[in-house]
Amino acid sequence: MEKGDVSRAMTRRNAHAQGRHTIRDVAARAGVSASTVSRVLAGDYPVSAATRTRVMRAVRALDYVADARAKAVAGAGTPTLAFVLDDITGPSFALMAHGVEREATRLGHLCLVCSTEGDTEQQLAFVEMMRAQRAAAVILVGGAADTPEYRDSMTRIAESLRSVGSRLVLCGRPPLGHAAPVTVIEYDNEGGAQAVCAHLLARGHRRILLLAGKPGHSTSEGRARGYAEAHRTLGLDPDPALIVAGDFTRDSGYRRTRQALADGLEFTAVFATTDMVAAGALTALHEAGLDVPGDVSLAGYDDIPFARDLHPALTTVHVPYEELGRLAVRTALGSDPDGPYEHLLLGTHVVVRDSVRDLRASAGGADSGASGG
Amino acid sequence: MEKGDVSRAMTRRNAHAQGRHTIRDVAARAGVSASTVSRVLAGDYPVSAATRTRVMRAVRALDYVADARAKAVAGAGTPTLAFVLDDITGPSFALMAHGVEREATRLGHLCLVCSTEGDTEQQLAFVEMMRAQRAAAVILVGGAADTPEYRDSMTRIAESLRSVGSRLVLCGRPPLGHAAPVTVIEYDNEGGAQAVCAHLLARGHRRILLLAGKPGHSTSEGRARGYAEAHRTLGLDPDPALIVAGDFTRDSGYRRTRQALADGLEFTAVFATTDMVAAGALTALHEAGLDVPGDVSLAGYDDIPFARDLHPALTTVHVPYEELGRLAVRTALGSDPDGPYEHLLLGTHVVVRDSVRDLRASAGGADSGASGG
DNA sequence: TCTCTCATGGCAACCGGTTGCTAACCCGTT
DNA sequence: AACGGGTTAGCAACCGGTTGCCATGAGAGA
Repeated sequence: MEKGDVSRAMTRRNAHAQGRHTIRDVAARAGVSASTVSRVLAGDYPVSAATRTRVMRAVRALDYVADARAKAVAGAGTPTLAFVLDDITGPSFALMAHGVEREATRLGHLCLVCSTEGDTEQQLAFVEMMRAQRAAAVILVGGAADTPEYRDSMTRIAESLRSVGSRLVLCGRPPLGHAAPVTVIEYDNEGGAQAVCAHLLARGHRRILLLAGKPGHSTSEGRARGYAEAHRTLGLDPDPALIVAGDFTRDSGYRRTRQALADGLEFTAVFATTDMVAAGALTALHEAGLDVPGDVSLAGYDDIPFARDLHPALTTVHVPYEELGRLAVRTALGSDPDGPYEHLLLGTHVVVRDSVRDLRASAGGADSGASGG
Repeated sequence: MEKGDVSRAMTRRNAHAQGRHTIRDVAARAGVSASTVSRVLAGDYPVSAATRTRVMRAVRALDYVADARAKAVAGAGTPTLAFVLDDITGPSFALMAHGVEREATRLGHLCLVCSTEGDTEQQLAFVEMMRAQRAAAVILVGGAADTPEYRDSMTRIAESLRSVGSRLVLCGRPPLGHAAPVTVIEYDNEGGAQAVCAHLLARGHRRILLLAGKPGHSTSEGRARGYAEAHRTLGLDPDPALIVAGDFTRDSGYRRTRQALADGLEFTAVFATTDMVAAGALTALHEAGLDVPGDVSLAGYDDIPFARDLHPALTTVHVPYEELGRLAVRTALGSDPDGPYEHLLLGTHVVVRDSVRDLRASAGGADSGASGG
């Protein structure tokens, strides 16, 4: 017992040497009890002016800040919210992260962030940590393969989160059906792709190279469906040889375009399912000595900030990523924790810039009035 | 008293209805005490196989996860670390964030993120929150005006953080002198700028437009010093008219370049102190019908991933941003909390791509073998 | 001057964990 | 059978806060 007391005393002494003050230190210095300090700081509860002054003086003297973790345990304290994405480096992810972060701090919440590098194990591990943190909401971001395993896994996650009072928000991911306790914020992948492909088709392009994403991946599939649907609407049937799968990376776009050129594939336009992919494609086209849009037209998807600084400025589909992030936290935090669970679908729209040529107008000339923005 | 008991009981009942189990619920279900459950989960401390099995069965049955906040209060638990930046949307910030996040999770730490939008108030507010969170380290990122107020404010922050056991890390920011309890991770702004400007000067450029950042801002100043120093080394004296201040944004680069052109300023090269600025400048040059590098050469700074997808691919200065982030957490967490406080200076290097023309070689021809990567 | 009332502050229980110490038990010895 | 040693599990204190309830004291009204 004595030894225990000594070591405890040491611990506290060290803590004090470090200046790590507790609410009781403040109380002692102000000559009041800890409860009074707590109440003064909380601001509710009536406290006489004199006491308040003494307490505040002590607080300032010790530069005291209440331990947020202890507050949380006691039931006070601001909730945290967590944001899990594949890679913060991707511009569209960064935009969403920004939206989430802004809205979270506007609402006075802290924001934990994790990137999983596409690793499902990692994702599970993070969700478990967030569950331990009792985060108010966990926002999972980015497309995924919509398989039965995916749905199972997500449903399990959703339920385990609900069991500790958190909510799961799926942002730009496949929904799970009506039963799961999940908030879903999506945008219209297919609609946007259809619109931009229609734009290409309307300008006379008939052979459009589709640089798709990974097969099975929801974002990729949605955009590919839009491509197909745009053709179908016009009674056209796209050549399967023009559809080439790959990653959503710049390098993948570069390599696939080079390959397509080397294979002698014929096309008048490229629809890159991501602006990053488009950037790679553009460089490959340039390197092959082709003019864009003179020789080949190009369209992207995402409208990342850089899209207009490519040369030519990229025609693409605008996705309200930042808004998506903001909405994710707003709906997660604002709505009834026991459901009904909302499902929002945000719209997208085509941003016309300079990378698509109108084949109908001039049969020969290259630069057909493409400039400005 | 009775009423209190009733309301408490209600609270607990609600918690249970939600499935929010505590360690005592697990203990009850396993027929052991809470301490035993704690020890089984901690893994240290000898526990008989039979007991362990019973406990684990109960844990799984209830899908129990210990509350991380309570653990933290009790002195166990993994520390958190915080990352404060201006805007996660900027590619270089995103890279650093990525490095920080990767290293943090590698070390098993959670990672809080806040963006301040350049607002000093916000920054202070965040630091205070982090102090309340008892974060292991707070990493402040991005250049700042190196004024006496800045140093005061940072020193105060550093000390207040130290008083609760956290550390302050300044990443790519002005250091504070030897006394402050601060870890500093910098990179060589001036050296990189000098190198890339020397590159331009060596290729015969004598009138280089400098698109600087905000006056007083450390990053901007450092890069501007490099520009001046490169000239001085060759016994040259840059024309002050060629130095134009602004923001580190794409739009600022665009506008300033347009303006310079409209003003009839003469230059054969542009040194944009940021790749974002370079992107804007490039678009402005293109719009003016100028060929890069045929008519005007262009160099940037940061080597953001997009730099090579500009057309022409941008010659720029590579900054090891991701490494910077990684190092920030490693040094913050790895070293003695009571000092000495480390100060690292990382090197940068020029990445030569296709946006700079050699004026010495061909007097007339435009495209002098610029291609490939 | 004596209540009555209300403002104010403290006690102690509680949040959900961890951990030092000790008691109980099981086992093999002598 | 008593003893000693090593396991194993529980009690209770503790981490740093919050909050329900009650005691105290001062001012007001009678």
